[in-house]
Amino acid sequence: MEYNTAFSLNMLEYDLVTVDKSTIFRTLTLFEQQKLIHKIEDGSGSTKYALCVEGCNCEAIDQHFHFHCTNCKETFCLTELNIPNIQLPSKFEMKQANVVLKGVCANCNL
Amino acid sequence: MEYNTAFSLNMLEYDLVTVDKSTIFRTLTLFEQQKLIHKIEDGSGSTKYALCVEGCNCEAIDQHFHFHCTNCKETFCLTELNIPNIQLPSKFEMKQANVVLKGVCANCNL
DNA sequence: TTAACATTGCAACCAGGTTGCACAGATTAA
DNA sequence: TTAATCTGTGCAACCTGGTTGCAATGTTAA
Ligand SMILES: [Mn+2]
Ligand SMILES: [Mn+2]
Ligand SMILES: [Zn+2]
Ligand SMILES: [Zn+2]
Repeated sequence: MEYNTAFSLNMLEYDLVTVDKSTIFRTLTLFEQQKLIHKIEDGSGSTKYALCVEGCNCEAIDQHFHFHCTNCKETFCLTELNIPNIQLPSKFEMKQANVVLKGVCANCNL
Repeated sequence: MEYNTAFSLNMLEYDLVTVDKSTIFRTLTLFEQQKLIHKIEDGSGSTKYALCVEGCNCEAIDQHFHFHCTNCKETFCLTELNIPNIQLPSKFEMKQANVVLKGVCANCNL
């Protein structure tokens, strides 16, 4: 199977029927360390993951916006939308970001 | 006591020794509904809350950035930094946001 | 004063996430 | 080839944050 949107540990557990949750968890952790996937905290209660794409640049400082649909609960990587250059307060040094916009997605909007 | 940064249920439970967790939880839920406080998902494992300030405008579409220090684990409301107007993909309609930048805060930076 | 309602604490529960451990298969060294 | 070792996996148990039912207590209004 293949996901168009971000996926959670539980979703994987459901789809990969034969594989144990702990194994999936350890694999996700590994993939994350290798920067193959990135975590998204969308506030839905469970951590989501998404494949890193060409130029995802997760290890570097720039990252993209995400969108969580409060209707269908899907979480999208808006890979086109990079977070703009922010003027942080003095001495604050940004390393990563977790940027999630929420609302209604195109599928759910009429 | 008073917090300069965002606080969690557990922090409140620790500080408000005499009050039960469930009571604090229900109060937080109530305050959130009344838009007195807002939730922040900073990815630290526990939901943080912060007081809504004059013009916080949490019910409306605009909201501010947050900063989570990966060193001291504090989460700051950057109330000055409103999220910019984003050109979302067609039909996507934004209602709220959870925007958390991560890195090292001023206190921890040298 | 009494009945109705609201607030609280306690304990139990739930879900997502995480870990220890033992076992089996694969890998490597003798 | 055989023995020793390493690796991947499942299972079960655990942890933590969050949430709820219920009974006891406190508050308000007739
Ligand atoms: Mn993403
Ligand atoms: Mn805030
Ligand atoms: Zn949707
Ligand atoms: Zn700090």
